[in-house]
Amino acid sequence: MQAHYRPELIEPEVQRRWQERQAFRAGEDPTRPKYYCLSMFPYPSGRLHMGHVRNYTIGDVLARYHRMRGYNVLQPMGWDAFGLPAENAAIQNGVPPARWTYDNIAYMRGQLKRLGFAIDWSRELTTCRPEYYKWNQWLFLRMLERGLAYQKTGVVNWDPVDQTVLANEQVIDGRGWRTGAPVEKREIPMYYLAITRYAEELLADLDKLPGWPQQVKTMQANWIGKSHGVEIHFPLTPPPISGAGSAGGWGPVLKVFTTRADTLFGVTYLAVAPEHPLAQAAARDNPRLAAFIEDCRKGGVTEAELATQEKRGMDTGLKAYHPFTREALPIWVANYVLMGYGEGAVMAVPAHDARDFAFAQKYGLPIRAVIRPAGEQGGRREEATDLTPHPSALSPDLPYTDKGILFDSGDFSGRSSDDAIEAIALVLNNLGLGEKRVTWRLRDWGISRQRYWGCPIPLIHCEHCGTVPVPDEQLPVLLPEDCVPDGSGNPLAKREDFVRCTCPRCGAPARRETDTMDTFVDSSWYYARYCCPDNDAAMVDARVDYWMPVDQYIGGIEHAILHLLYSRFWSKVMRDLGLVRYDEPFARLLTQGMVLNHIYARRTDKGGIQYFAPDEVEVTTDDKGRIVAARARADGQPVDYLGLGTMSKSKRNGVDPQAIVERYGADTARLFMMFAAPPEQTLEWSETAVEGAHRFLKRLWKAVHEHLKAGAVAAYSPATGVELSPPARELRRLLHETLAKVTDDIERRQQFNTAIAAIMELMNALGRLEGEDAATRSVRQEVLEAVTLMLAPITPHICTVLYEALRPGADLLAAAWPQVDETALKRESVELVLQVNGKLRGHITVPAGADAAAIEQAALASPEAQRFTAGRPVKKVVVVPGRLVNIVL
RNA sequence: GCGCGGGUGGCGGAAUCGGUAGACGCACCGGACUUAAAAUCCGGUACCUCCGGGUGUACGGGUUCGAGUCCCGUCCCGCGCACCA
Repeated sequence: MQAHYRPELIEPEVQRRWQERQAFRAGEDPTRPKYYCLSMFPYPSGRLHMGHVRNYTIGDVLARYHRMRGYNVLQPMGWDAFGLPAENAAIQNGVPPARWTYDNIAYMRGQLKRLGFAIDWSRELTTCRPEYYKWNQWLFLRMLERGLAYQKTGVVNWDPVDQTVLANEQVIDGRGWRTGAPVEKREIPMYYLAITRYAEELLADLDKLPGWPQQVKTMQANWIGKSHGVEIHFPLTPPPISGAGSAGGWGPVLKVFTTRADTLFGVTYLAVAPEHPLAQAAARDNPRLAAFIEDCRKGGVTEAELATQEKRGMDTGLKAYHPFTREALPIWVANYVLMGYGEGAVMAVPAHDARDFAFAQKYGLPIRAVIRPAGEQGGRREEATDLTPHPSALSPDLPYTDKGILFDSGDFSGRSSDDAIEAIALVLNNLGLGEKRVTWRLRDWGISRQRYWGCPIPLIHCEHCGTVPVPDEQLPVLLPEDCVPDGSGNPLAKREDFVRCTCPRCGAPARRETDTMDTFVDSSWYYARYCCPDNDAAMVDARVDYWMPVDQYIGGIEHAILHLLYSRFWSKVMRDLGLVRYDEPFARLLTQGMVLNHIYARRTDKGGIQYFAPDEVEVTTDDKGRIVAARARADGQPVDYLGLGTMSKSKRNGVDPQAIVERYGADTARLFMMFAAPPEQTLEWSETAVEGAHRFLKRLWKAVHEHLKAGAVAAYSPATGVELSPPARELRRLLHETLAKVTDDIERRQQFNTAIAAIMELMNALGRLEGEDAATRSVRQEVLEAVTLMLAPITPHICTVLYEALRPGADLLAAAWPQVDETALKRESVELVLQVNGKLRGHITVPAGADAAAIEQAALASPEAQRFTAGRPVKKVVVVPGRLVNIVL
């Protein structure tokens, strides 16, 4: 073996051998347990970024580990190849999106191979290829047949200058990114998938996912947003004096949904969304109102933008009548009411809702408190008849948004909020003015995009027959690959050769739908297609039953809601069509944190902001190493340090993995990624820490080399009965403790940083072991073999070479994960922490099997206990076996 | 604004079920080797201290024999918010 670690020599050689053997090609083998390890496929943006390296290294460690544990492992890779960046690149440099995308894929595939991931490349798939997207279209048609896909209007960002729909990302401070024109909302026809029909199951089945982070399940549950409430009808005409109590005969009503029907007597106005039919009607003969509603169209459509904009409203002049008190209530138009949720109208209770409160204050609307905290004045039962408003329910404590006890609420006063909600719903129901209802926050999935670089929606518009689905035998509807978008309109609509077609139903000339599908469609089922990428006759086949569900899915936390929810939905649709058998596609999920780096920028003369890459600036640090100043290398002028942020092109703080691999090798890049932080946390880039990882590999190499210089030796085996020196026995114990910890860290905890730290500690201990006798050398061999095997999933190249050096003729790819020798773990005595009143005062050593009484005895007898108790009486002694003793005075 | 996370030495992080705070690594300091430097190896490194000890896990409170960990409140940072992927 070479004396020096030369990754640039060994890594390509090891990779060449893997390729030659097709070592990672996976076949269906029913005799072995399968392990489908999937990392989220990349968007082919041009180059790999550090987030990819992190993602795929985590996946590779788990894949290689499970291979060593005897699993039949599948780790595939592909390309999420449709999307906006390809069109942006086309606008910028005139290259067709297809060409740009395929070139990027070729380059990035090379980068992935250079990192040494154990990927089955024979299953590679690319979503912009017709053989893939054909099945998007096919499944869309199945959904259409079942009413799961349908058309309705939706609101989009409209750039009035470019006459183009803008993605949310393309709206910056309410203006179009290219034109700078104020963006408007516009309603256009779109296709939707009825994900809300699966809302109940998508929510309930979260409980079937014990392998998912609780955080992600909570986010999804909140996103689906099941809420139990009451739909209340406010009559729009004055109710008849007599006949109250009889259902019906109320005339037109304004429907609202509320989860807080208990606050009904606190309603002082009603508010409807600007798009609400009532608002539209009222605006017809009210120019000021029409202007206000028109004004609400300004700005983008994102929820964040709507929620943070100033709350504004205007009285429509219309009235609705309180179902119980018959009081006339003004109806306002308010920009904070969303048309898409509930009924697009709310009953406003300023005293008990923060948004209504702010709105009422702004416009001088009345505020009427009707709920007081239950706990106050004891909250005893007799309080229930006390109808006087509690002082705390008045001004300074408003709005009071928690539940409590009702007052000033007619027959319902004195009831608790929950009781009152039930009772009010019942009475409303009897009056025919409302009922209990379940509402969801989840909306149907709008998949139409007015863009070129996506999967065509397989529909044809015919003058005579209307919208007609493309027949299955005509699929796929091919996307022309030679378009060059220019930033205005939808390029597909300008392609007569694409648009012109004949109606499949009547044969008359017709026009193709030019909208393409949301790219989330592509990524909603690619995991299933990896199982059978070569099947041109069916979307999926029996091989899916073998591999699915994915045993381990790994990807960025930023996908916690949308991508994962859409994939779950798509799976359930495929299941209900009889295509697959699983309910949930991903059994275990690991959401990795983002990769951060320092951000430097400078204000430009024009008021813009200019970013500097970290290697373009020179930093000054204070004596504690903190960055206090920075200047650009180019001009020597100061730049601002903006702290840490996720690596991104726009902030120019990305680090190219290519440079790191070239400089230190793939193993160093992989080791750093796994060591720098636990996978779920953000990771801060640090070049010096990369060097530290590299140093460790050099030390490991040297340790094996030094050990082997004295000749080959078999690893220690307890079966030989050879007596070991106490230090050698200690090291063996540490080895097997480390093995147990590393196994647990990788498999259960998925905390690779602590696994690596434990291995480093073991190597440090190995360095301290002296002695060249055969027994000691055999322990050293055992440790080095085990370390090589434990690191093999993380740094496979160096470990391949070291393992073969340690065991000539052996094959690391066929090696099993090492076993813990339980006999090596035995201890005769244990050290316990001694506390007095919870403070650390010393340590005591007791026999390994000592019981609590014996430990207490030993603790009280120790000199530290004598000293710190100083004869004071001992109140109690807490003994935690194996850990500590606490003497309480 | 709403939902979900996070905040521990100079820095990244460790402490897995409420039980020794700071493992491991980086940086820094000192030493060895060297003509010298790099590389490498060894040692030290939370803060204060009257050297007994005391303080310390964003901030303010609470529960407990014992809190980085649990509870309440506040501040800051990150992710998501449905057309970025």
